[in-house]
Amino acid sequence: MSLNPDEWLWGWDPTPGIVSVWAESDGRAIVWRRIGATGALIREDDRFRPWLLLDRLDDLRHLGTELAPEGAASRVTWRELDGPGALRFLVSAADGKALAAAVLQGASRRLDREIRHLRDLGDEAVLSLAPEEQYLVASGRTYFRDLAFDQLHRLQFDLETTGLDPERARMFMVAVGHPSGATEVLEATGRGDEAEADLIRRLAAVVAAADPDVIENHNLHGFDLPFLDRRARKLGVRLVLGRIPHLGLRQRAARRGVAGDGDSRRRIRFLVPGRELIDTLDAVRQYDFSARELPGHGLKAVARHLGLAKADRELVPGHLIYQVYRDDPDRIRRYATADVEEVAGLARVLGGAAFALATMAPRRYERLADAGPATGVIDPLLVRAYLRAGAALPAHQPGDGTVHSGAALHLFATGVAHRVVKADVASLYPSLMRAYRIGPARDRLGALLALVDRLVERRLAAKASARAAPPGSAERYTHEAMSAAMKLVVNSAYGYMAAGGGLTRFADVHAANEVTRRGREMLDFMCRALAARGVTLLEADTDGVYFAVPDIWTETDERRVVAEVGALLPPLVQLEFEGRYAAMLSHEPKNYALLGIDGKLVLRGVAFRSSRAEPFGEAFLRRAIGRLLRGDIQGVRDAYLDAVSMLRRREYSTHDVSSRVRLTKSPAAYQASRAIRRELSYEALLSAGRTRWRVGEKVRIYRTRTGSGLVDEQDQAPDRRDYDVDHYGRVLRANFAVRLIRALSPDDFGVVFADPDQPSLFTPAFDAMHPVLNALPSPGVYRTIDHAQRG
DNA sequence: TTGTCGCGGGG
DNA sequence: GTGTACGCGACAA
Repeated sequence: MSLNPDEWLWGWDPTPGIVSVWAESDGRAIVWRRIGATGALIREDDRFRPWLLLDRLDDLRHLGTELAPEGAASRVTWRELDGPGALRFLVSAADGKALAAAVLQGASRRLDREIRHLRDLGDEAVLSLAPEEQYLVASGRTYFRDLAFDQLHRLQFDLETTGLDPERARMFMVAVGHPSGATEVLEATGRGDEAEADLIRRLAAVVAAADPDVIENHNLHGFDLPFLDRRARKLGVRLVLGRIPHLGLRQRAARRGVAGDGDSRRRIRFLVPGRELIDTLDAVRQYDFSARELPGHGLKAVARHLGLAKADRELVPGHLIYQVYRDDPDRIRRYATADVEEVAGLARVLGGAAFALATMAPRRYERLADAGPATGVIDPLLVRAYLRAGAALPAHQPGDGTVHSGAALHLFATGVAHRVVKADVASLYPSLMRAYRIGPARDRLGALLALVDRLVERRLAAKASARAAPPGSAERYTHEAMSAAMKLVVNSAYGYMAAGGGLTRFADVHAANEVTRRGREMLDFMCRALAARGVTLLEADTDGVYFAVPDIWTETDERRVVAEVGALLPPLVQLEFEGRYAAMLSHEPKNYALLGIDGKLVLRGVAFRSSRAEPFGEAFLRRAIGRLLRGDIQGVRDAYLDAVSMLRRREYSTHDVSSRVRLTKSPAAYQASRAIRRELSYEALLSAGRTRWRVGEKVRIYRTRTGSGLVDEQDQAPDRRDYDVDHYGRVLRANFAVRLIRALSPDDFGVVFADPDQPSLFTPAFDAMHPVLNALPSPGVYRTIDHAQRG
């Protein structure tokens, strides 16, 4: 019995160095521990008493004298927990399967229908965790105590295959990154079944010999493991990647998994006993969720972006890999080796947060790496806290129909503003929860707020420790990762309450609405307080405001105003000076361009960035907006005239005018619909002589006078430049120049983007033109975005 | 135009 | 035995 929030956050058992746990429902648990000092691995066989939470004991009464209160030597024992929660009977037995069977037998009798699985009793009647989680919750143990990330033994492997579909394609190469950092390449020695089977056996042998705690790759769960599993089964090879020799790949249900065989609606991921299977794609997604800076989530793009890619990194388009291998195998060996090296780096740079989470939450490391923070981290923490406190848990409860209201979004002005400042509240929602003590109504222990309080405080400490450690040191890295993990959990506390459809145990739409209501109130207050100090409000969204300041202000004045307004906010709510910009083009809500003091131009929102946009148009837009924000209207006109002229003289390459499209129809499907409606993309393929393509493939197409053409990025086909100049002239004006319409008066806009061939009666005085800023009438500026509840 | 749905990745 | 959100593109109405 403990009401100590530190135990809620970290568990209580001090056992160090746990790197993997495998538990069975018969009460056996195997724990692998890494001794930090020596690097030695220890396997310990432990026992635990499998347990369940029930809303009633009725279903076990049929056991008679075999059911008794805790402390008795009965086969099944129970204890009633305190408080009003529905899940109040903690029952346990030496064997979990027998316990579940006894409950099912009783429930079937009571309900007069056959209950086959505990889940059929519903969330409101039973809580049953995976055996490992039962073990961790009951023991108070967690992974990785007193262990640093770099003390883990991590191995990476990456398959090279002849295609993506394991029904037809084969593996011909596996690159392996060893825990030592060394790499090796395994290759099939021929093209047949036996060569591929041998390759799989050699991979398993390499893994067994290296005996890593963790296996990593990019899209490991989405590609490599399912592919390996399918090939091994097709070839009749027993695939053992775990630490228990007779146990092969197992499966677990996972929303973000691949379709399992049999029921294709079932999504699964693979797991193996004794090792944690980590997919760096999960870490990338989690990272980009808050950072929102990655160009894509593919390995190569992310590695380059994070500075992990070597300058001479070998690159080969996916569909050419096997083809290139046959001509130049060394090139593919270098390519695959670079893949595992980058994965190892990526896992280290981005995987630290999940590693840190595993020192807190009672779940396996690999589960914490792919779980969402609300149901995946906070819920297990709360379950452990309640059981530790001896308190009954509330059951999941469907919402009462109350709609969840969202954040505020105000657009105050459109057009061009100079001397722009962005101020925002750090971690607005958790701050409001703490400041106004807003937590789930049914959380009678106040555990969620206690966890948020602890996490915020510990995070400040972790940030300070990180700053104190030498840059680049393992110690600094550990503290930074801990800080990132804590931020993740803190920021999802609000989402946990707002989750609809009975998704989370303590979901509370009223509490969530109170948080957003306070947030809107806070944003309104900040805007008014700033406006009262003489700034021009531009846009405010959720937790931050862009505003322009008078020309005579210095940065000190800007910071002073932000500090003044910040001082008016409640304690724990901190307004931060986030940045200052030379100018801003405000186009629509969430669509704007910022010119940094350093001259860097940032475009945000759908109006300014689209993957379909033709490169020539994007280039024009960047140049024109750069000129515009510097007040150079002549420069905007020049950008337009240059673009028109380059089009007419066909100085843009075919690639410059092409746009990227995704093919959604197979060749057969298009042939079937072609008579009814012709589509540009497929016509481009056909006219280029391509009759075969794959659904989902992305190609670049462009318009010609008579039809369309294909830009083949791989083959470097001749740059034909036979594009339709008039069409792209219209595109330039209608799709790109129009993004500047808010920046100029209608007359000026007409003049700046006038057709160069239409002579005007007078010489336009571009020097006399100025960008405009239009304040929006106040009733129209206010919008509340409703995040509709999903059920 | 507006609403809905599905994707993001891997060879 | 699971569960992000968001921005974007494709498609249907």
